[in-house]
Amino acid sequence: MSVTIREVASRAGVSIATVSRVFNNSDPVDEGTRARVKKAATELRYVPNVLGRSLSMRRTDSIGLLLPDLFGEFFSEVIRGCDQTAQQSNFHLLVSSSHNNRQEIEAALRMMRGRVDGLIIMSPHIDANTLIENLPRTLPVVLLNCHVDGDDFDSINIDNRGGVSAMVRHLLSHGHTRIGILKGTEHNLDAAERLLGYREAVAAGSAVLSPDLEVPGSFSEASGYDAAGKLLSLRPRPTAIVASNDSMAIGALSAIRESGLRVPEDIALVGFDDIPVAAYITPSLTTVNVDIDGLGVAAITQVIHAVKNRNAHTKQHSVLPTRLSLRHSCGCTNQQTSHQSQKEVTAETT
Amino acid sequence: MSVTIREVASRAGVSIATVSRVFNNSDPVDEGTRARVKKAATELRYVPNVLGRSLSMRRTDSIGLLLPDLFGEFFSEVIRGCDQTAQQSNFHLLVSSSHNNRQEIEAALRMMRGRVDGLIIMSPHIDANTLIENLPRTLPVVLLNCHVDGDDFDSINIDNRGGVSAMVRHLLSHGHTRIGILKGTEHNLDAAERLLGYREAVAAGSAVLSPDLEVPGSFSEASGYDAAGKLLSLRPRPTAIVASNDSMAIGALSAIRESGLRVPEDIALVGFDDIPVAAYITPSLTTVNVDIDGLGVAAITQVIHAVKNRNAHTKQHSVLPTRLSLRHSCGCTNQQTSHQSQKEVTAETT
DNA sequence: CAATTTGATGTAAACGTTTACATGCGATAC
DNA sequence: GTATCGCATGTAAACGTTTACATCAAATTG
Repeated sequence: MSVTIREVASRAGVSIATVSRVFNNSDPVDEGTRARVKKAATELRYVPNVLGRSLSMRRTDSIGLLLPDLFGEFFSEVIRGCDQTAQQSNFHLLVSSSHNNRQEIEAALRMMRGRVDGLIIMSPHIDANTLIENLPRTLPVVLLNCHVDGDDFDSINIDNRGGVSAMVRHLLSHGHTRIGILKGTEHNLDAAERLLGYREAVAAGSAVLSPDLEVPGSFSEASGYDAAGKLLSLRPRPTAIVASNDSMAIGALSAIRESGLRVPEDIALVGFDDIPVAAYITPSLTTVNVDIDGLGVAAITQVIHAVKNRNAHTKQHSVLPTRLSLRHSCGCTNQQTSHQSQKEVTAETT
Repeated sequence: MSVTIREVASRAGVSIATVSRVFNNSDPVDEGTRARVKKAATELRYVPNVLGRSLSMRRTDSIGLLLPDLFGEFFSEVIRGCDQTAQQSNFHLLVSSSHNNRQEIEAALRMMRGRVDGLIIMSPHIDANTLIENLPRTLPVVLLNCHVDGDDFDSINIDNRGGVSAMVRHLLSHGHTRIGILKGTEHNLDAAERLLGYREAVAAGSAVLSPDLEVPGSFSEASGYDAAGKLLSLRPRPTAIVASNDSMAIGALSAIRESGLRVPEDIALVGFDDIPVAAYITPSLTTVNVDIDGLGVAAITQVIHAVKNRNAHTKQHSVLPTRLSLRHSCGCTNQQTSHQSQKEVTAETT
């Protein structure tokens, strides 16, 4: 079927070891024979079989990336960040997605086993035990935005809490005291942490803390639309709304407009993520900026480091900072109207 | 390091062949020994090594997906469609992205070689020769939105031309005769085809066909904003704008609003793709709907079919139809205000 | 000039599976 | 009672590499 190292060897009149040496530059080879081997190889269109190679070398030069159900722009960015960084280090990326419960995750873990030298896992449905039971101890793992205790694995988390908290403080500084929140998907770690950040800042700022002001949602435009409707029917009505992500904020904006209210004059609105479209809706959306691409870069860097150290390094837990992108929807007025502006008004959230 | 089939065999007191048989249900095995093997395997936490397995069986049970630079929601959807469909057929997905020139594509092709049983390629930078030269003839390939001649490979294309053409006819039916277009990225196949569809329908409808009405862009919100600005400064001003995708339409909307004009009263605006956010901006965006998820599903289905037929089937070229999502931005008035509406007004584009 | 090093290559044993073939044995058939 | 069958299992050869070790000639060293 496919041409093997043996055929190249016999055509070049050498042993397979020599062919291997030529392709790996692993040992000195006479220039003459090297040329003969190369010639034979190109004539036969020989490409080394990666499986044989990996089996023999006990490494695959690839990194696995386990993701939950993909939606929106977020994961595109994560994948891009990972892939580009991996390529720079001569690693390949093996992505597997759509794992929305423990069983699916376990199946994915097993299938990745043997195929990759390291693993990046982004899944709310994972716990330390599942991992330890399904993976060889020597396999480097970096957890992205997972809630896993212990020091068995590296982890990187987004500063959800700090980001929302800073945003709420910003709203408080505008004079708001009755601030509602559109919550994200239930049992989702990001959603939970953002809610915590909201409560923390609301309480610290002596604003109104009430279950009525916390309405459920699911990170989609549709759920933002619905949830905002509920907040708007409260009396007294909240004067500001925090959406758990930008998509929900966009849905909320649509609902607010239909009810005849204006943003930001009648009600302030803010989001989370800072997806590209946030700057282009009217009014432009004030939101918490996350360096999504940087998340992927950091994860790959860390896992490759672990691979090179044979996973014997001390595990690290890092938190990716966020910053505020202050635009019009919160009522800030010191904004240029042009979207071309290179320097938007931002503020560190820490 | 990792526990192998040999250790399981010796612990269960059988040969490695029997262990293999138990794990593959390939031959009858006595219930007693089967139980002993299973017990030994779980005690040792044995997981078959996929590389050895693939090497021996000459198949990997995985499909490669080659993508260009990822951005926006589009690719998330493609990947999701592919992954879910692949999983249903017990295949795994190996994604590699960020290939923006011929060299990178070739490198990716080589690296996929041996790792996958079939390949889905989505890249404008590919041609039949590159493929034929870098891939074994037996490897099934499905081309997604690529412009490749010949009958060597299966292909699936989006009906860009028909979609835009239908949309322009819709605008003509609203009475518009001076319609501008915001072009997509240069040298991009989708962009070129959409432009063709525009010209075709404009010419057929005896509307104004002029280079001034075709302004360059690059599929991003920012480029839509800029390009729209140029159209708005024309005199006479176009009364309708076709954006080459939804992101550009959103950028354009922002620019139109800043110039003090209203959509759709002063100027109609339409997009392409029908990304989720299109229904939630104000006014809701009339756009060409593409079943992105279905694209992934179709691609995987086709490539798996080819794998099972050892790539000996006759190659197919199919075109994915589009339909119009008629909302407010084009001036249609027969719209419900609620986003919850299950049945939006749609029209087949063919 | 003998001893040692160096360079170029070949041999064969891994790596962890699957599977064609062989073997042995109890049961059925006649 | 022998021939035939089928089941359960073992043996060993693939699959396509890498690499430790061996070999041998030529060059260097003293």
